[in-house]
Amino acid sequence: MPKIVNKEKMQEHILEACLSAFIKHGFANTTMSKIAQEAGIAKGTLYLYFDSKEELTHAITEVYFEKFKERIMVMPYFVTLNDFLKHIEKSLLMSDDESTFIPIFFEVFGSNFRSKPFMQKYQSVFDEIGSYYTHTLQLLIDNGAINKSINSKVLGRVLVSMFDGIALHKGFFKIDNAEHVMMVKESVQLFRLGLEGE
Amino acid sequence: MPKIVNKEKMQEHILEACLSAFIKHGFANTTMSKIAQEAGIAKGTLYLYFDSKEELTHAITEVYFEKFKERIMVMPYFVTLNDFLKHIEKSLLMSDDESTFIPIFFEVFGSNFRSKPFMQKYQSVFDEIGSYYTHTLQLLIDNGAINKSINSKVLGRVLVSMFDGIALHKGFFKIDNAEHVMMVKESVQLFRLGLEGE
Amino acid sequence: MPKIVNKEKMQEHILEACLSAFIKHGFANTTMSKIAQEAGIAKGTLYLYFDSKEELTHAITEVYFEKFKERIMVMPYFVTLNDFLKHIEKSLLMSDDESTFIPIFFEVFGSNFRSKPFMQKYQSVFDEIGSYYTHTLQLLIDNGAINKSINSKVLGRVLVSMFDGIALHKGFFKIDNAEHVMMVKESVQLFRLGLEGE
Amino acid sequence: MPKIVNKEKMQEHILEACLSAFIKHGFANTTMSKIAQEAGIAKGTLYLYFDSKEELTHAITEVYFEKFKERIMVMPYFVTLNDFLKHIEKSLLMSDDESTFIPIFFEVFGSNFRSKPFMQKYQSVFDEIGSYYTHTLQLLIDNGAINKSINSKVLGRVLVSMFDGIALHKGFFKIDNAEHVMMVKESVQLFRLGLEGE
DNA sequence: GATGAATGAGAATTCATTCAT
DNA sequence: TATGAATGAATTCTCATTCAT
Repeated sequence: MPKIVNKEKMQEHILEACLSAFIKHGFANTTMSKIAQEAGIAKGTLYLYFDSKEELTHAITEVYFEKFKERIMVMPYFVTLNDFLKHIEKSLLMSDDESTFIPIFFEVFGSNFRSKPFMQKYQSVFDEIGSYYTHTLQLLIDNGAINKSINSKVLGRVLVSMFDGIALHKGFFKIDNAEHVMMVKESVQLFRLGLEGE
Repeated sequence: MPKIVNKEKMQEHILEACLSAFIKHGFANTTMSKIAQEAGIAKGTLYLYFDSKEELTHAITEVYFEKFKERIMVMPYFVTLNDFLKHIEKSLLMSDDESTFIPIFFEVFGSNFRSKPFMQKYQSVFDEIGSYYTHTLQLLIDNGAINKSINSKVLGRVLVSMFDGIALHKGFFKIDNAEHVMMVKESVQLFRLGLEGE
Repeated sequence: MPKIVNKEKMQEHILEACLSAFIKHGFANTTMSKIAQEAGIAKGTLYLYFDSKEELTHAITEVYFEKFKERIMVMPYFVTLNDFLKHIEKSLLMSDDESTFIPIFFEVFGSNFRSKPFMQKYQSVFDEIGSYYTHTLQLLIDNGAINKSINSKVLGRVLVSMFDGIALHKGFFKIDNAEHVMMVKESVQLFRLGLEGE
Repeated sequence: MPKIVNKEKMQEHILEACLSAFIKHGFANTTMSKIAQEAGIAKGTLYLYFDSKEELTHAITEVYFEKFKERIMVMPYFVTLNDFLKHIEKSLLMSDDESTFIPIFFEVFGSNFRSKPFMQKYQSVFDEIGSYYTHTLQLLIDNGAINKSINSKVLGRVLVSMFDGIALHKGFFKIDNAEHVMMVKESVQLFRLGLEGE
């Protein structure tokens, strides 16, 4: 029962507990009671820091995506194909642990997919990442590292989707690490050839 | 003589209604009452055709994936890269209507991801499709259409994941058709170069 | 699916099926469907022969008690203590099979005990048996076989209650036959001494 | 600081309300809603104190039998026949009020008679009481107060059954107090003679 | 008469949220 | 500020009864 007076600290603490609870029980099976228990506080206290379960859910998703963006959108932009591909490889090589979150977030996503503001918000996250890839691709085109016929704007968004698909299948189907590593390497090789191509 | 009812027809009718209800309200917000209402029958009647909400959900997922498999795993195997890529393009070019289902199925998936039998079943669907791609890739390698250094076994499974990612983003983020078409074309072009590569 | 045209025959057939169903599943777990199934007829057909589940229940209880009365109230009245006690012994020595019914009937009784007509009816059954015992006791008093100080009217009703208690415990607690036989013999011996007494 | 609640007090309060509801509506017709209403609390509150209807039912039965045992198995053991018979008489002379419970408990019993643990538990209650009577009878035999030919072990269990039968009929058939008193006195007289006998 | 599909009221149970302490 | 007991709307599922065929 931590006596964290600082409101933000307490919110963070709750969000961590909430995530743990989601991972333990799944989103649909996680009640406010379980979250409170996990956080070592009373149910009522939860409501002092988050107005509703929905708000809590949104907050947790936000944290997740913030970290996600930080991880992907590293700066400065990569200027060689090799560095870019290495970055992609690293991004995709999530541990079993990290991939545990994935089904959770899809459960949360599924439950909220009719909420316009929610979806728009996360659409924008992926759009931003898409733009990041687009920018990098364009740099690589400009410096002659990759195929000039590439439509960087479109392909940037495509890459996000594809990578998400790979991460998704790892998380959902608990693809073991050995296979996942091979899949990532094969993807990267495909991209290398596809980008260099011609 | 009792009312003559075609049990299969009724089950299909209910499954359609169920799908409509899921689309209207989302999976988590769809109650058995709403499904019954959508089907124009009484709540109790639902239970004459499906033993539980779970069974109904599994049935609907099964139908979905059956159609999905039929659509993807067309026979005989493609023997030119062009034909294969055309098939992929066609598979990915789902209408707005078709893509509506996607978030639903991810919500269902998310809710069931702790259920081993459920996940194993659908893992196997994707594995089958992966094998289908693998077989096709191997044929293309064997007849010299594509790069010999490709690991067809691994890449087959990779392709499923990537395509799923693209479909997923279309469905979740309601990417409009014009953009989606461009994304698909760009993906196919990337694959073409990547596969032919070197 | 017996084609019994005779209404009474059909009712009997249904009552037997109903009893079997009660024994198989217990009263509270026996639905009209199960009864119909057990009888090899359709649910709707049941309602052609009995207006409601309640009526069916009452009918079955009635049959049970009719047999019960027949078994207890044998004529002519016993005129020696020995014969009377032998009769009591025989009445109490129910088989395991017969005693299976007992918890069922108590479940039915419990469920109907607020229904005045129901209870009055079965009160009268026990009262009749009480009177039968009373009459026998009075005969035995009159011919000097038993203690003159006995109040035959009261004791007759007491005996019914006591015997019912013994039967009840056998049925509910599945007292095995060996012990039950000893219990019955001991009861009879107690009665013999109590009745002869002084 | 949360509302201060004495959990045991509340459980007792609920059990009382539950009993009242059972008496008002019968066991099968008593819903959790009705119990809550009777207790003056919300349906959900019930579940804070008892996990399920089954648990509540078991608890209420347990309380009943605990009181029952306390009432019957008084210590020290009686050492004269007179005292023992007086105790039996007192045990049997239940008020109309007390006997109201009886049909309820038989309804509960009937509904649970397929549940092995339930029946075993309550069988053991009656067995304990049987042993108590057995012990008393043996003391009386040993000090020459009653007939040496009595099998105290068997008769002890018989007495429980018989007394239960008398109580049962009083409760089920609402035998009025005047008659019940006469029945009890006549039973006691029968036992006196039967036990002293010869 | 016979059928059994359809009905819908009603049951037990859960859980986000409130609020007295 | 913190608590957790209380709430009651909402959910899934059952089953006696009805009625079109």
